[in-house]
Amino acid sequence: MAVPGRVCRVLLDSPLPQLDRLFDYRVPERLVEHAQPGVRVKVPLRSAGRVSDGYLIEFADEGDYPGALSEVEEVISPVPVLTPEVWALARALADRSAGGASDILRLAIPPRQVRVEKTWLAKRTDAVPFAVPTFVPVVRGYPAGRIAQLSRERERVALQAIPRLAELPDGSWAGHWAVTLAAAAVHCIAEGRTAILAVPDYRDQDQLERVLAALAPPDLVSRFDARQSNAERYRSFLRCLDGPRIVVGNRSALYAPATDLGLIAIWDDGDPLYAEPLAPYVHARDAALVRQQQQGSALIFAGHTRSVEVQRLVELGWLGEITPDPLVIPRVIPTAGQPERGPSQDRIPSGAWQVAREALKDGPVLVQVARPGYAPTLACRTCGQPARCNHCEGPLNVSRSGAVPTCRWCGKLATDWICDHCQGTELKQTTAGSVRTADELGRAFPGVRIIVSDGDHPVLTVDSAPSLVIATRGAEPLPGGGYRAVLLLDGERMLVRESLRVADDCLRWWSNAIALAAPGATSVLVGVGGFLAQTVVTWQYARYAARELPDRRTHHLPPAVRLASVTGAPDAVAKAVGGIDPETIIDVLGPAPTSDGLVRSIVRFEYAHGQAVAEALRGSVVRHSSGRRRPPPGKGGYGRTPTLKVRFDDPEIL
DNA sequence: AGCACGCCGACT
DNA sequence: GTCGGCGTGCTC
Repeated sequence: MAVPGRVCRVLLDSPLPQLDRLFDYRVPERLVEHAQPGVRVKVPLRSAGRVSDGYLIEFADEGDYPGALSEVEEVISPVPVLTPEVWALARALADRSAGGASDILRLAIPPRQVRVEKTWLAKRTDAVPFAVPTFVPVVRGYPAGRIAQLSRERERVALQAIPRLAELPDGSWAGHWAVTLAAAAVHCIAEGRTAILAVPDYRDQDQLERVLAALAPPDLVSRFDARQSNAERYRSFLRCLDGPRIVVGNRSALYAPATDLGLIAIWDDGDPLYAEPLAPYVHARDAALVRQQQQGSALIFAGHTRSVEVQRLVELGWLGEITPDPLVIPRVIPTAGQPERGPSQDRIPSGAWQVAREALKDGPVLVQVARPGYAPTLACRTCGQPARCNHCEGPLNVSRSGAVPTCRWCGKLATDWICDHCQGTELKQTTAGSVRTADELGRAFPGVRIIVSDGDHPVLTVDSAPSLVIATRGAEPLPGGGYRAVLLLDGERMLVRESLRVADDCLRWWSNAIALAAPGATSVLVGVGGFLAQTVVTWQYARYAARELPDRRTHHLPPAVRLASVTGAPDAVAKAVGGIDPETIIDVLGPAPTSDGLVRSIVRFEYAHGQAVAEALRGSVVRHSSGRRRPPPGKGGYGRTPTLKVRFDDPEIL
């Protein structure tokens, strides 16, 4: 006789592919009170004494499993940390990427903090309903009511941000995009639903949080970011279980246990920080798309540029478009082909000098450079070959004027350097970094305040007084009132990187810097011409993406097609690739050897066959994982047989 | 991952 | 006859 509620299914918290399914357990009488779907449990596995953590997923009818059931050993905590929505999301994302659901849950559910949980449980008994914001902001610059209706109408849109800064009530400044997204979130929460706002890094997060501080009560906002301690993280997480909130965070915010999700917004989805580095490597954009589909929320991809991925969704009709009305087009002058003769001979054209000199009378001027340091790259003076460390072959660089060249990998000083190619002993500096640019500009503009900001030493804000701000791309300080001019110096050098995405990345770096300019200010894009320069000047990034997409389609490149890379021992990779129905794939690239003695094949396939490819590869991973054994001891080689790794849609692969 | 089951060589 | 090698498979 089935006793309802006495048998439950549990997902084990294990990275082993063969354990990625539900196991049935009996719930003993003593645990009935706290056993409910979503709680963490301890369950025995195979032999008494061995226990595994897991999540109670659901109650089940007895008899689904023919063998004898073990009993749940312990309910770790009565808090149902795995909500049904997040479970559905984890399962779908894992299946889609040939990974395990528990790997996704490790991203979605922070480690338990007993004290935090106790405090939360105690407060919860006398919880007061959230105060819904009474002031609902109006965002100007878009068609009337357009931003307000997004969450109400459950719209899915690609939203073009307004390239301006906005002054906040506390006197600080933020990108207009942050005002737009915060307003959409406030409308959503005013309707009683949760909004998730995702940003790439803490600098964008700070802007969004400052805007929200002006628009919504502070206890309505939950943060998720990489700087949080485990305790803070768990506190934010638990508060999401209380009721509708505005969740602001990095890519992990997409997994927040949102109560009644009404909106997902992603700012600047082309930023590489949205690519999850942990298996199964689910991109935040994909997590957002799957979650939106499951929960029927509104969905916003906002940016100055438009990623080719989003363009694809627009052309499919999956996303609508919202553009500013009236259009705001910053003033940008490209200088490719202009005679370059300024005080710094080859880098800064005279026109740019004049723009900077003029603008410095009014306020801060931004100079964007590609690399930090003084001379980020060095070469042999005799033969011109790039200089490599004599110890480890790492690249050499000079961090400050007059400093001894050092290796970026091993840190050794290159005092008695000898060229590998021609035995030359003299180095020359081939490029200028932010510090050298600052030195040069400091000499050219004596008496002007110089500020250097890069990834290692970021400066977050600058005031509106005149100053020259030299920043590496992505590390530009937020200027009060906006930069009076923006010089984008190293466009040419940024574009030489060997990647399918260079142009997309450059457009993002440039447009995000230009968007920091004051109204009417001039930006100078140095050394870039052609369609890219035209794209920036006309501010028509959707047109760029629309032209890029068919190109990718003809060459079978993402995002027109999907990719799966399979890495492992040659025979295992061959078997896994051979296990995919050839009808479902376009072609296979490789196998090519990787740096660690394994091989990698890349499978290309259409979106429609994603499920078939993922299922086939998942099968191979499971079989490989349960069948592999240690090689004969004593004989060196690897400590163990290499695992078979599958990664879908790696943005850096081509 | 662990751990048990299972089928072939040296031992009391 | 059996003790134990580690190849193979399973974990509710």
